[in-house]
Amino acid sequence: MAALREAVRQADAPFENVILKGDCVAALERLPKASVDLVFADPPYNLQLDGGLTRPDQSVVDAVDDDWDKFASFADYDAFTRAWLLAVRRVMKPDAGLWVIGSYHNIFRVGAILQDLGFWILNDIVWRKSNPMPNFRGRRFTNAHETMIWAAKSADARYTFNYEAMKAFNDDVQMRSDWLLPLCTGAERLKDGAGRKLHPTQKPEALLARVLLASSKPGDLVLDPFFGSGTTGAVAKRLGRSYVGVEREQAYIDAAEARIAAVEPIAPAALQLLRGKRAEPRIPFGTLIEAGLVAPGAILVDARGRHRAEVSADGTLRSGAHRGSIHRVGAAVQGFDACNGWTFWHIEAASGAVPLDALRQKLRDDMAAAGG
Amino acid sequence: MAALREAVRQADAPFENVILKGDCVAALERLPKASVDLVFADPPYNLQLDGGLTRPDQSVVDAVDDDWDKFASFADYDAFTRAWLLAVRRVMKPDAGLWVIGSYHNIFRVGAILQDLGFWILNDIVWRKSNPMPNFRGRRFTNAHETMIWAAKSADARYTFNYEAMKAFNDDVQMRSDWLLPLCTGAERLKDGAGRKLHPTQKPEALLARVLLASSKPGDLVLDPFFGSGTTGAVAKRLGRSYVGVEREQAYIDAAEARIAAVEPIAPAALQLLRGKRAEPRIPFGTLIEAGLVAPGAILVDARGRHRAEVSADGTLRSGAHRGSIHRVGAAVQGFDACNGWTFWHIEAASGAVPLDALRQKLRDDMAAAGG
DNA sequence: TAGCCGCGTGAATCTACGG
DNA sequence: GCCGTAGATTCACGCGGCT
Repeated sequence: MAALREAVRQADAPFENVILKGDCVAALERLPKASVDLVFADPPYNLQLDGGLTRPDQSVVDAVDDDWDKFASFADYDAFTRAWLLAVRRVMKPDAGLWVIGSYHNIFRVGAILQDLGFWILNDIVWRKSNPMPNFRGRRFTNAHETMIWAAKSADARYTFNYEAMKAFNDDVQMRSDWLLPLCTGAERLKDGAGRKLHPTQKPEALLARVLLASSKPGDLVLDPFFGSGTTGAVAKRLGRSYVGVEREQAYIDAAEARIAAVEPIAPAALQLLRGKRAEPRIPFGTLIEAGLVAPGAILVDARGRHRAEVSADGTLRSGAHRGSIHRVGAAVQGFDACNGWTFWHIEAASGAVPLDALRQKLRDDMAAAGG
Repeated sequence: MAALREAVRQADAPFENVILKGDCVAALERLPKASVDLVFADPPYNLQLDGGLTRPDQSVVDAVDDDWDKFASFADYDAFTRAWLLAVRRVMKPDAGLWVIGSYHNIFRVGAILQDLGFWILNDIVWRKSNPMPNFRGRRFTNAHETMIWAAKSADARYTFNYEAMKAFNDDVQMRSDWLLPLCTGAERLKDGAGRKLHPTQKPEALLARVLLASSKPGDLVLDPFFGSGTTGAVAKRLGRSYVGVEREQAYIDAAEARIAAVEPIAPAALQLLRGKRAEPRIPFGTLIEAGLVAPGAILVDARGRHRAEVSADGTLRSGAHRGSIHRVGAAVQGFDACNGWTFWHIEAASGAVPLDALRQKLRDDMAAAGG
């Protein structure tokens, strides 16, 4: 019965649940026009890395140095982007949706070209990484997110968005444009024969799951023109969607096929049970200054009034020759190695000295009440 | 009186703490080349609102369903963006930084043009709004963030980044690329005579404060080419920075001037930057020998006692066949390319093994106490 | 067993200065 | 402007080994 159904589907739509080998643009010419319901694309980021990078302990960072991420110029990258977006556009149904993920190296170029080609941006979604790689040289902010653009084929498309499902998924408040998810690590990360990561940029299944649950229906055909290790296919199968992948390297195709074959689709009813977890917001000391609860120049004291420190505008404290965070200065004035500045330092208020921790709790309550 | 004050200010530093009235590009021609340290720009992104398209000059685009007109409109916006970015680029010092804030309507075009003009993106920063406006029609994700691009004028620029201050601000972990901050509401939001909000997109002062604290020094000149209600000027004055604004509408200029006049600057002592080791005066290892803190012939060991080296009178170390600076020999004995000899090597003292870095710090403290 | 600790690692445009 | 060298720099989490 299942075999019969499959045979009918194949005759009807011969490109479901297959991986096409080859260059993205050429391979997409084999697909019929207006045949896919959703596209998820993870194109090369054009990182433009120059030289190696080591951690402070001198270990080497395993960076993306593959040939597929090398472009001679922005113009070359733009031409590449325009070509694959046009090829993808041809096979999209009129109401199909498109997702593209990238970083600041490439996402602005992708977004501008998308708009130039007539795609209609619906949201930009920020994937906030709960465990990003730190900045090892201390010369920039920690690059802790990637950006996804969600677009329809045109401004008047009747795209799919499962609003109610997303709201239920998110504890009955609207799903926001910033998603907190961990990197793909541990057992989920595919390894090669030597135990090294198979693919340098494997995306977490939770990310794809949220994309497919939000913007596709069961039975939809999902295209991934940069299939890689097959995360899109694995999640599509698990969630009762079909997939078409395009990939150039046979090693990735082999790994993806084995991976997808091992996936057990979940019962449709179980889709309802997925829930996102919400982390308690961490509030740094600087936020108290930004919120106006502590003024630059304010004097902090410890509970017994033995130590004093002055608050600087940048969120550091000064006490005599000591300078640094509330924790560092708290430790220094006591001659300790460590100190919890939140409970050690107090600020004068009408009701007496209040620990910083109490102000932080107040801010946390306010933010929770505001839905943050 | 105001005119006199203005004249004096002009003589002293002709373009500090003023608002230039007029079109952004034309007004910037009045500023000298390479004169500003930092730029914060909140350009208009009046595209695609309510299905209608308007050009940057507010003229209405006809026939919004027409693909050609969409192209024309994007092209107009791109030309506008290129023009003001070029004008800004001219007045930036070689090591100046640039911030641009926008949403998915415009930020991709701005980012791509930035790169085309030779700016070097350092981070894209996501402002996560703790209290965003909900999505009323339930057809998209709640648009809960805006994007800021932080860029240097060129790839080899030595831009300002107060890494240590940001880290202390954030409870001693690196500041990430996603910032959670509330919208500008309540008393901070400027109102017009009728109690309506004065400016449609007034940014919160906390956002500007973090930008200026991260990427400028006290006394720096900050340019805002789309001054609006003057948030950049107000925060700059409060944080001991100078500002130049450009604004077309007199109503905004009047409101901004009154607003900035009421700002009380923070005491300079509370503005001192937290200096990291990088900013400390350099002390060669030989100085420790000259000061008698390390004797020629002394034996150095690493923290775990695995490696030993002998100090020569000329400030080099010897360990087996290895000979050279504390850094070279530290790297060689470990088989690494690099090593920080100050933290790697220890010397025996009554209280146990002390890193060379502690001796160096003692020397620095002594020199500071001596007024050196 | 449970818990502690060390180790490995992730899409990264990652130094500054003097000669 | 090139080149050589001093010397500054990391967070979250999973896993395996040891107590």
